[in-house]
Amino acid sequence: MRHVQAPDPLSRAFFARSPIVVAEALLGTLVCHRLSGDGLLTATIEEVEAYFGPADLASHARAGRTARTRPMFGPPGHAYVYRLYGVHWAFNVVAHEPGEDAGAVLVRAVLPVAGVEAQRLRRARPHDRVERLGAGPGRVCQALGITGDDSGRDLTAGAPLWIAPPPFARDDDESREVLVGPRVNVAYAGEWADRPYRLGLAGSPALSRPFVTPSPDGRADSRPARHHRR
DNA sequence: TGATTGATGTACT
DNA sequence: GTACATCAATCAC
Repeated sequence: MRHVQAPDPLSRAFFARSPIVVAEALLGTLVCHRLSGDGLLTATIEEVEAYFGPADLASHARAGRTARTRPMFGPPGHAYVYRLYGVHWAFNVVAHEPGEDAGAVLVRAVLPVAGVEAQRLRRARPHDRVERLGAGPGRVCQALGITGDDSGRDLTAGAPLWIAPPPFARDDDESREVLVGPRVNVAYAGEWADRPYRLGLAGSPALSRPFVTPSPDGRADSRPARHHRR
C-alpha cells in the first residue's frame, strides 16, 4: 500500500466554539485512526449533529455529569464515545465555548479515504459499497475501529486518533452546500427535537438518510433544506 | 437490586 | 415495510 503522510490535527481552538459552529466546520474534515495491524484509517466527515449542554433535552448532558458523559463536560477537542442501543458505538467530538459546561458533535456519516479495504473488512457487511460503509453513527465506529476505549481521548494530540483539515477542495461540486434538518431519533426532546442541528454535505453518497424538512402544514417537504454556501 | 431505555443496523417478509 | 439483537447507563423502587 502507498505510504500516506499523516496530516496534522486540528487545534484546540477549532473545537472551543459553539457545537453548531464546530459541527458545520467539521464537514469535509478527515478523521484519522492509526491502528496496529490496519495502519492508518481515514475518512471524511459527511454528516454531523450538534448537541449542547444540560439545557438541550436531546443531549446526554441533560442528566448532568455522569461516568459516561464525563468527556462531554471536559475540554473541547476530546472524544466522547458511548454505546448505543446496547449494540453499536457512537463517536462524538467534544465542542463548546469557553465558559460553557458541555457540548459535542456526533459524527453520523463518513466517507472512507485511506485504508478502505481494512475499513470494509471491519464492517459486518463488507460487501457494502464504499459510500455506505460509514453511512450511520454505528457504521462510522465499525469502519474506523473506534470503541469505548477511545472515549476521553485527546483528538488534538495526533495519533492514534485525531481530526485533520479537509483533504480535498470541493470548489467545483455542490458538496460544499450544507443541508440542514432536525436531529435523528430525538422525538423525546420536546421543542429541542425540531431544531435544525443536523448538518450534511449536499450530494454526499454517504448520508445516513435523506434530509427532509417539515413544511408549515406538518407534511414532509420533498425538498431538503438548503443552507448557505460555505 | 431490578426495570426501562435508547443520538441503530441488519435480516427478513 | 417489520422484527429483533443486545447492554451500559440510568432510574424506580
